[in-house]
Amino acid sequence: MSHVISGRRPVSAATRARVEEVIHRLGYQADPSARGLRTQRTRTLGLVVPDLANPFNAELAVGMQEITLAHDYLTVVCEAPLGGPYLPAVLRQLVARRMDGIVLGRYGATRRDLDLITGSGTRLVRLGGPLEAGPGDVVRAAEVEGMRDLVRHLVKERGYRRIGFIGGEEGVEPGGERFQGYRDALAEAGLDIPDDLVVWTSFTRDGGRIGAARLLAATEPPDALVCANDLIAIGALDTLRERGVDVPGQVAITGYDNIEAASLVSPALTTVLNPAREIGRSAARILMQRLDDDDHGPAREVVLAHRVVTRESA
Amino acid sequence: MSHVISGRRPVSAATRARVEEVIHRLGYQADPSARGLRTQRTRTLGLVVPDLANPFNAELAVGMQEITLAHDYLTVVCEAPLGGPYLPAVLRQLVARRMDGIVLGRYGATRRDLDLITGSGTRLVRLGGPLEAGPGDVVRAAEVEGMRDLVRHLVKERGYRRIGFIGGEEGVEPGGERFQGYRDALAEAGLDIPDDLVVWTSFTRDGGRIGAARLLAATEPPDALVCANDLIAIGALDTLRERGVDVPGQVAITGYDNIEAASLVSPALTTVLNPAREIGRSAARILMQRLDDDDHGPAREVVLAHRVVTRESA
DNA sequence: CTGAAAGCGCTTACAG
DNA sequence: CTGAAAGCGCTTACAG
Repeated sequence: MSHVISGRRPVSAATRARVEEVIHRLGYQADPSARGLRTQRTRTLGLVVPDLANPFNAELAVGMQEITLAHDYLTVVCEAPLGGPYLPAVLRQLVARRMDGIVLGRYGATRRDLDLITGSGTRLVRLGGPLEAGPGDVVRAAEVEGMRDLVRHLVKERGYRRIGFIGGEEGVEPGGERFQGYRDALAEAGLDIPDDLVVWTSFTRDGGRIGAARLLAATEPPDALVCANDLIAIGALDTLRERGVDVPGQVAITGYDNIEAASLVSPALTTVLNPAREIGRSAARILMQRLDDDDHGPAREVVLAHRVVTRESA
Repeated sequence: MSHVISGRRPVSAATRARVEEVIHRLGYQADPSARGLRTQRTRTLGLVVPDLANPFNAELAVGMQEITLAHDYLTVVCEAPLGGPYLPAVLRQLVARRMDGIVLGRYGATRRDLDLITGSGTRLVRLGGPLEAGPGDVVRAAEVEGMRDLVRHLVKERGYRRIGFIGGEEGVEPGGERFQGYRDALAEAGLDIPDDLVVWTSFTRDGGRIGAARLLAATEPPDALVCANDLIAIGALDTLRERGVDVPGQVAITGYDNIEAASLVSPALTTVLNPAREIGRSAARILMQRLDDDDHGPAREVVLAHRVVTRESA
């Protein structure tokens, strides 16, 4: 029977059909523990994200499941909140569970955390950061290019000239890459990047509220506010609404990520779609290819395209 | 060594300490496949939800993980969208994977689906529906009481009198339970439930838009709109904003669930907190207790308290 | 080409 | 009380 399943030995078509009929009728499925013990493979991938309630991360999980289920692999999703001792503990759990591969969400993981994974033979895909910063493959979106295209749109299609930037925590990615894209687009258009129109706060709604208040106080106020993510943009909208500033009439606002809330607020946010589901799919595909082919070749980096989503706010 | 771990045989304190030191130093963890093969247990629970991007479902997953990780169990989250052949396929996967228990989200699962799970010996917790509707235990929030308290608040604290109701798809739970709570509260206050102020649409933002438009057309329009969930309420807000109706000045609006977006819209929604994380925790606790004690006692139902969240919209 | 046996790493029933 | 052995259900290397 196992030969019919594995296809390792020639079996006549008639026999194959008969065996398959019986397998189907009895609902037979090989016991995964027995199979795992023999093959030293669990056919299971782990995904670790800082916050599952963040729709971006939920979409990563859905994308991975889509691919893994079709290949008879399972995906296990774990949440390990930022700031705290959670990440090493969760990684140890997944390694102890003999995951075949782990996809590590956007984290400031230490080299030690990463080595814990790969040292045990578990395959790794990181969702961000430079390839050379650690072991494993990398899948990420084109953050620099995404922001560059968004700001280009503001300049060329909409004619904005004094464009401010509200960042998250300074130095936390992908904030830096997004700032880079903003700078590139302005430089390209020959526009100034006035120091008093750049502010770093946090990747939250409150950060956006504070940041917008600060930029509106500039001697020559901005006509557009580019925010490092959608939550910041939603907070900036709060501040402008409070002060009776018309969006986009007086000041335009843009976000980044295209989370669900981006279309729920009013005016709906112009933003950049971050292809979370596709990132999850790609990461799963890489891991399964590496596992199925026993591929230990050089690390790979997959960069996924973005897409500017135009709505009412800019 | 296994005796130290299992605690099944007396081992001297000194030996225990020495063994534990070595275990820790080598980072030894029993191979889960070997253990599973021997014990016929995978120490893994499955959670099946219709939509992982829905924060309610994401919170269920986080709550389960919280409990299971602490007990050396793992939780596997699977998405099986409503409407389509996904649910039976996903359940078959989880049963084939020998999950010890499955938590089934709010679904219209057929009796056949449920029997597929319990027939294989897998333990089941359903997140809704009457206990007698199928095998397994049930964990759910107090939906009737939640809506009753919310509407009581509208009547007693806020003085609204003509209170309309926008439901989701008629006959789909938990819509019926929420409608029941609305009726109870009105009856209690001696208020009419005018037929022309009750409308059934769908559990979406669009449903809310359409429902609100219909209720505003009533000969004697409502002074408050009670919506069956937050998305419907957000849609209703859209319609009122479009028509220049002041919320809550002219018409109050309430939601249900307290999803993240409820606090992001403007005015922020008064709603009822649906304790998703606690529901996930309870479901995991029940399953692990049933498994650890080999408990085949009568089915249990756990009902969790709700909480009214007062914001700007009512 | 194909049948029978070994062995993956545990847990636990059994013998001493 | 404790050591040694059986056996969980697979896959695959080996013998015939």
